Amino acid sequence: MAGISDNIERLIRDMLETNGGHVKIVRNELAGRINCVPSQINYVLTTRFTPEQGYFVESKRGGNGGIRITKCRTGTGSEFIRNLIEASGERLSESKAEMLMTALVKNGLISVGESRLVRSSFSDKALVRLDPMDRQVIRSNIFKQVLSCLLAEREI
Amino acid sequence: MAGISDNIERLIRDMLETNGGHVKIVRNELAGRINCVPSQINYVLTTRFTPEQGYFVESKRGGNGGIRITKCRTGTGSEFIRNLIEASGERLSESKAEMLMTALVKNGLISVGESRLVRSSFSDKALVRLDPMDRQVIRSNIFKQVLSCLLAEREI
DNA sequence: AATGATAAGTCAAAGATGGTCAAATGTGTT
DNA sequence: AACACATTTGACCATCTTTGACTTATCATT
Repeated sequence: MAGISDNIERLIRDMLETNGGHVKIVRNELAGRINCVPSQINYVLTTRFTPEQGYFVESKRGGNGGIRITKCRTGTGSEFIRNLIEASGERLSESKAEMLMTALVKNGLISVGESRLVRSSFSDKALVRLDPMDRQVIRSNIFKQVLSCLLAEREI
Repeated sequence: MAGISDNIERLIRDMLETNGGHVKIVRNELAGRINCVPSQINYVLTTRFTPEQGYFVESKRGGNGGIRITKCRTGTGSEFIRNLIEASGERLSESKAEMLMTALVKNGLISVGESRLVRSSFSDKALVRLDPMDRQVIRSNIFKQVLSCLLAEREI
C-alpha cells in the first residue's frame, strides 16, 4: 500500500532516529538500495523534510559529496521560528524582514551581532542588482534559509 | 570518508601547524606518499590555499626545486576583511565563498554560528530561483555587503 | 653554450555526485 | 467523466574531484 515515497520517508526518519537526528546520505546509493530513480529522493526531501516540518537539508555535489539532513528540536523557540518561516510567505519587503529579525532578537533566538549580519545579507543594497519584484522573492528565500539554519543549530 | 583532496589539505595544514606556518614540499614526493597524481596537489593548492584564504604559495622548478607554502600574517582584522572584499570579485561560487568564510572564522573575525547563518544566506538553496550565472553575481554582492557590515562593526 | 635530468604548471577529459523540470501516471472528489 | 492533486520517472544540467598527457622552467654537467 505504502508508496515508494512513504518508504523513503520512513527510512530516513529511522536513520535520523537511530542517529541522533543527523544523517548523511548518498543520493544514488540510497536510490539504488530502495530501487527508485535518484530524483525521487529529492521529491521526498522537498515535500516531507522541509524547514516548516523541522528539518534542515544541505548538500554538496561532486566526488565525496552527499546530502545531510538534520532534525531540529521542537522547543518553544523552535516553534516561534517555524511560525516566522510560515509567516514570511512568498515575498518579503526589507522593512517586513527587519521587523521579523527584531522579533527574533527580542525573543533571544538570535544575537544582535548575528542579526546585523543577516540583515545586511538580504538588504536592498545586497540585492540591488535584482528587479524589485525578484528582490522580494529572493529575500524571502534567504530569510527562510537562514531561519531553518537557526532551527538546525538549536538541534539537540 | 574524506576524499583525496581533503587528505592533502589536512596534511598540509598539519605540516604548517607543526612548522610555524611555513613548509616546503616536493610535489612528486608528496604525491607519491599520498598515492595520487602530482597535479592533484596543484588542485588542492589553487582551491584551498589561496591568498584570499591567507596563504602564500611559491614554487621553483628543476633540480632542488619545490613548493613553499606560507601562512600569511594577515595584518589587522580590518585589513583582512578589506582584502577579502576586494578579492571576491564580480562572481562567487558557493564553494569558494564557503572557503572564504572558513578563513574568516579561522582568523577569529566571525564566530562559527554567525558564519553558519551567513553561509546559508548565500547558499545555492537560498538563491535557487536565480539562474546559476545571476546566482554567482548576487552571492558576491551579499558576501561583500556582509563583510562591509563586519568591517563597520569593528570600526566603531 | 648545449644537453639531459628534475621539478613544477596547465588544461581538458573523465568520473562522481546532486539538482531541476516537465511529462506520465496514479488517486481521490465533484 | 472531469478535475485536482500527489507520485513516479527520465532526460538533461551544474558542480566538484580525479587523472593524465603535454608543456615549461631550473639546475648540473659537459
